[in-house]
Amino acid sequence: MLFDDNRHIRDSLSLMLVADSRFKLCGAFEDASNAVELVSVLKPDVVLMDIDMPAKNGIEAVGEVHVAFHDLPIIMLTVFDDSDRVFQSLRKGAVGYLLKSTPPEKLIEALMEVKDGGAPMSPSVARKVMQHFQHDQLPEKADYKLSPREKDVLCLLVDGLSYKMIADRLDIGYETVRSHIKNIYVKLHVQTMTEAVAKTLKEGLV
Amino acid sequence: MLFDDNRHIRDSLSLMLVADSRFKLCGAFEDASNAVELVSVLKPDVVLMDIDMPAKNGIEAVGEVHVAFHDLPIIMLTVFDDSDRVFQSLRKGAVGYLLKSTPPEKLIEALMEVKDGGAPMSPSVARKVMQHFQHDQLPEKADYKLSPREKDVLCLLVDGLSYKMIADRLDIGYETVRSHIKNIYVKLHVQTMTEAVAKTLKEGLV
DNA sequence: GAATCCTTCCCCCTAAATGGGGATTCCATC
DNA sequence: GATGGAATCCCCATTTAGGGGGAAGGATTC
Repeated sequence: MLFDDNRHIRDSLSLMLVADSRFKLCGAFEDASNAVELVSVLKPDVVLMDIDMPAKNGIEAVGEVHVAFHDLPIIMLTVFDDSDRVFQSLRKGAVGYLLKSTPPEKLIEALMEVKDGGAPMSPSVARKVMQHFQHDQLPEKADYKLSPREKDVLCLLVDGLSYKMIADRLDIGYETVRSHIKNIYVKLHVQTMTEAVAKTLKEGLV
Repeated sequence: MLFDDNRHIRDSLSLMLVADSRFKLCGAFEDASNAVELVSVLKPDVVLMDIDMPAKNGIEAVGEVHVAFHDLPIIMLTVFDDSDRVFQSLRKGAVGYLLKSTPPEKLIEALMEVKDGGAPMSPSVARKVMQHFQHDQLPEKADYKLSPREKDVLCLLVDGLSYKMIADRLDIGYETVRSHIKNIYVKLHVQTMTEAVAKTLKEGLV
């Protein structure tokens, strides 16, 4: 099944699909307003979805169809490759993201790939997705040079334990915990437990 | 350039690459221990990296090479497609992830794709990556039904402010802040500031 | 008009955290 | 064998946080 408001594109895609015996076209629609009903009636195996359509945005449509038909693979097919639209689409449940510049044979390949549990993406989109992971965790965490013991204490602090509970857990004295925490505060440039916990979690220190 | 401890695979990949005039093989090594030096001397355009190697783990090697040569694309080539190894590799800076079951023509295609700024992935890997995005934001964050004012207070708490500072900032009384925080604690099922901050940050509440 | 929730504020009291000192032992490094 | 860091513990003091209540005005909902 196919959603695209541009008649030319709709027609050429339809042609391509009916020409290939491996596919059967359920329908090609210019409007995703009632995408969910159409899907529930026509029961497609795959959906190709444009983004910029008059009545209803393709990204929203993906969201609605995805919650209703969780296992139905939806591939975005659009001219946009900005990060916002890519990630929004994926979050809403799209399983692939192709640009309209994709050559027909690649598109066919992508449809077969989805059937086999793949997730076709145009190269530039795939690269964006990959880079997302690097920015995700790699932001080189500043090293505050905490000693091993200080890290132990900080971990338990983050878990919400009090000084006393930390002392019990680590089998050391209350005053020792205090010493460690004092040192942690100096090293992290903070003054309170909450600041220490926030800094630790935000920067992924432990 | 190619790292793989299995001689058979090294040889067959090497053969494939030297047979194709579009490629030039810098070297095929069974050990990634000194990957960084090798790269700095041989200056490859792309690296293919196995994961399970005796001396040094391929994932670590990727990390080292990536920090030293930030723009050099590295493709993992391995038998493993478990989420852990996939995501670890990507975080360390790999730009592609192929399984060894990839047919030779697909592998060639992947190498060309990387050259053009793509990010080749085997279908099952791509699907994992996509699903990560859905689990990423969709995990319906438990709604603790905090009132707007309570969210204000919680935000400032997370910023490390004390009751008194929050009162000043919101221009309300100290006891009011206390009331809000008491209510927040009940709603979040916590007893201390640190627990509240940790829960807030871990679950992305504010 | 009663019930409910949000927001605001108050009191009493205890427990916990913080800041300022200082001390000891052990261990590695120079 | 001296220096320095890590880990352990101690005492002083004040501030802050937390648990237990209660109350009043306003908005919304039923």
